[in-house]
Amino acid sequence: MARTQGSHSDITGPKVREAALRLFARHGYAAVSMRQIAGEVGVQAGALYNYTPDKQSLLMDLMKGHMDELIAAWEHQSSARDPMAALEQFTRFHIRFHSKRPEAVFISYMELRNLNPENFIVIEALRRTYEDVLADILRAGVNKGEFSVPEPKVAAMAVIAMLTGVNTWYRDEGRLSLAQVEEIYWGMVRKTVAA
Amino acid sequence: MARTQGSHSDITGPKVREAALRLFARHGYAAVSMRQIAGEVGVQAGALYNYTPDKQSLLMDLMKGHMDELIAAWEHQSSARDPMAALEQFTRFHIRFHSKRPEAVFISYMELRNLNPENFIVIEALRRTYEDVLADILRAGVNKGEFSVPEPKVAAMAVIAMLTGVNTWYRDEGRLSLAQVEEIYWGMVRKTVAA
DNA sequence: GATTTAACTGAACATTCGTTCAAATCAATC
DNA sequence: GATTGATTTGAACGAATGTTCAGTTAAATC
Repeated sequence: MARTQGSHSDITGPKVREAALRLFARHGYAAVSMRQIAGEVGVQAGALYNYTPDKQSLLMDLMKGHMDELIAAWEHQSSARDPMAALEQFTRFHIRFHSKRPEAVFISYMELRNLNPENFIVIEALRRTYEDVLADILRAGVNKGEFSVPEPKVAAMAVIAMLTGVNTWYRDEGRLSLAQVEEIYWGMVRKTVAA
Repeated sequence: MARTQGSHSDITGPKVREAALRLFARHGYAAVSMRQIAGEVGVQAGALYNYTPDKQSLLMDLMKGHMDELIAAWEHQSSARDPMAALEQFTRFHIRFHSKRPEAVFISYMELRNLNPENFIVIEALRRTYEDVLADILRAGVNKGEFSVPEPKVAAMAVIAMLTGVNTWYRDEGRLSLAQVEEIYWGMVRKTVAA
């Protein structure tokens, strides 16, 4: 049994996913060929099939990996506190997490329609789980009289859309720092749901 | 010169654009073949080239058509009034206009990366024009002391993202009517920029 | 009813696609 | 240094891609 540690697959495997992430984000899943991915990795197309059973699984792994990371990261840093503090934490977390992985975010929003039906169901469920995190925060705030939102789930969708929108224009080299962006958005979110 | 009026092209031309709109929205530009479009129209693939010079132009026509319509529709119904009334008008207009053409909206947001460079520039300019409509309303409101937003352009992006997000979940058959959705979002937008 | 020409067919074009697989390669173990 | 097995190559597969075009069809004009 040769090469069980530090083998090439430890290098090539991640490189395949990174190349797929970059190319899918830039050109779209359907527009990227396995040969393009292989080219970025520095390997022939056939070698990719040591790391993924097919192209669809490659997409699914990227999307599921992103959603799992998102939910795990939130659960890890989320500390139970009052609704206002939880909302601020969620707002800042969402902006920071999403701005750090624009490619994965892009793919996860754009390539849903290229998932086969069973994969689609899985990703949709994860997305709903994340949306419900915010909806629950809003409901708690309404119960406490701190927030005023007629439809918590709708408000959650609105806030998430607003926050995710940062990715469409924010650039690290831009005029505003991420910390400034966080402040601006937290100000808007707070007012949006204010009682 | 036979068949200059009421010819088949008056029927087939629109059918081609409708089929392309539906299929591009459902499966994505890159995933849709000219033969699929032709199949929906009830014609062979070659016949499509009587109505578009190539696939790229078909996409560009749909996107430019949508953006032109959007801007023209706003300019047509926009009546110069105070910032608060203008913001309410913009909010309701955006939700109504976008909810009526979900496929064109979807394509215009998702297929930007499939435009060739010169087409991309055109669409981006139109999008900026529309964003600036809202940014100008916000600036006017700030000057009048009615709104409080530290960064009008950022706030405009946030509000547009929030409003466009309606399309991701709103369904005509759903629990909430479009009029109710309008009310909920106007309430949130008003608070978001409130002084 | 002959003529005209817009509209469309159907086949072909050179490429490219995702995927498979026998053979070659190469690094770690014995 | 021979052996082993993970890793990769390179060619091949059938199917599908966007686009072209000579030829056919059919509707409006004369």
